[in-house]
Amino acid sequence: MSRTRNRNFPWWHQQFVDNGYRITEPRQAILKVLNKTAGHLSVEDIYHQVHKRYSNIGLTTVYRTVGLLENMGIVRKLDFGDGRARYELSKGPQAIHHHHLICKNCGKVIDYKEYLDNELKFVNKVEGLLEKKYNFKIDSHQLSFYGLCEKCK
Amino acid sequence: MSRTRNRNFPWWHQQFVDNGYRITEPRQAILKVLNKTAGHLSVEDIYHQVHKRYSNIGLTTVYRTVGLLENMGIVRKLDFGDGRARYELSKGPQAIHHHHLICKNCGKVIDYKEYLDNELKFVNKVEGLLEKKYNFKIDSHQLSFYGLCEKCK
DNA sequence: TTGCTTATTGAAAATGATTCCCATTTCCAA
DNA sequence: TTGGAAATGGGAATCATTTTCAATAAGCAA
Repeated sequence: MSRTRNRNFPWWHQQFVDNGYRITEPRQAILKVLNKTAGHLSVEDIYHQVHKRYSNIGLTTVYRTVGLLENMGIVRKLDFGDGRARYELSKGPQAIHHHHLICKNCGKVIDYKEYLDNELKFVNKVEGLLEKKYNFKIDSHQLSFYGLCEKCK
Repeated sequence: MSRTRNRNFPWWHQQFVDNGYRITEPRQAILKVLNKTAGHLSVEDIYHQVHKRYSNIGLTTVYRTVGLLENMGIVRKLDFGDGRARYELSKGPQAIHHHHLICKNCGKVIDYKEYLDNELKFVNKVEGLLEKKYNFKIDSHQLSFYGLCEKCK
C-alpha cells in the first residue's frame, strides 16, 4: 500500500514537509477522505470513512489530524451549533460556501449559493476595515441564518 | 422576598403567561441577572451571579430556563466556538450586535459596532430572499470573523 | 540498507458542557 | 385552601473532545 516511493506527491505534501510534519498512513487516509467527500464532515464521519479501509486508525488520530490540518489552513472548521464540529477542505470547488441556513429544530443545514457575489464583496470590505481598526489578522468568517425549515415551521 | 402582589410586572411577564409558563423565583432571578448584566453570559456565568443571592438555585435550572427563554425569543444564543454557549437578551441596547470578531488563539471576542447600518441592510435583504427561496422562517443570524488578535498574531 | 531519535499513534481514562431522571417542592386555577 | 400539573435540584448519564502514556513507525544519518 505504500506509495512513498512514488514522486507524484499529493498537493498537500509540501505543506507537511515545510511544517516538519511526517507523512503517515493515517494522515494520508484522512486527507483522501476529505478530498473525495464533499460537504461538512464531522470527525466521526471522517472516522467512519477512514475505518472502512484502515480499521486500525483511531478516533483520537482523526481529531488530532483534523486539528493539525486546521492549523495549516488546509481545512476549515465549521460550527452549526449542534454540538459537534464539522470540517471541509478550505480549497476546492465548494470552498466559497461558508454561508449557511440552519434549522433550529431539526438541524438541517443548507449551503446557499445565491447572492454570494454581493455577499463576498460586502464581507471582504468589512473584513478589511475590521482588520485595520482592531489590528486583527482575519482569516475566515462564517455567516449563518437560523430559523425553521419548511417542514419544521 | 415575594413581589407577586405588586402589579408592576416586569416586561417579560406577559410572555410567560401567554405561553402558559409559571413565574417562579429561579426564573425571576435569572431574568434579573440577564437584565442587569450586559454582554455574553455563559450558563455558568449566570449560575454564579444567581447563586450570590439564591444559593439554592441549581445549574440544571439555569440551563432549562435559558433554553426556555431562547424558545420564547427573549434571549439569543451565541456560539463563539469555544465549546460553551453564551446568551444575551434579544431586546435591549446591545441587541443589534450579533456580529463578532473572534481570536482563534485566546478566544477574545469583540462586538464591533461599525458598519452595522450597511450590514443590517445587507443581511436583511439576503434574509428576505432566502426565506422566500428556501421557505424558511428565519429569526436570527450570526456573522463572525475569525483570526488572530493584536496580541496573538 | 540499518539504526536511532523523536514524532505519531491508539486505547483507555479524564474532562467539560449539557441533558436526563426522579423524588420533592411550588405555582396557581378552581 | 387545595389538588394536580409544572418546575426544581442534585446526581447520574451522555456526548464530543482532550489528555495520558506506552508502543510504534517516519525519516534522517551513517
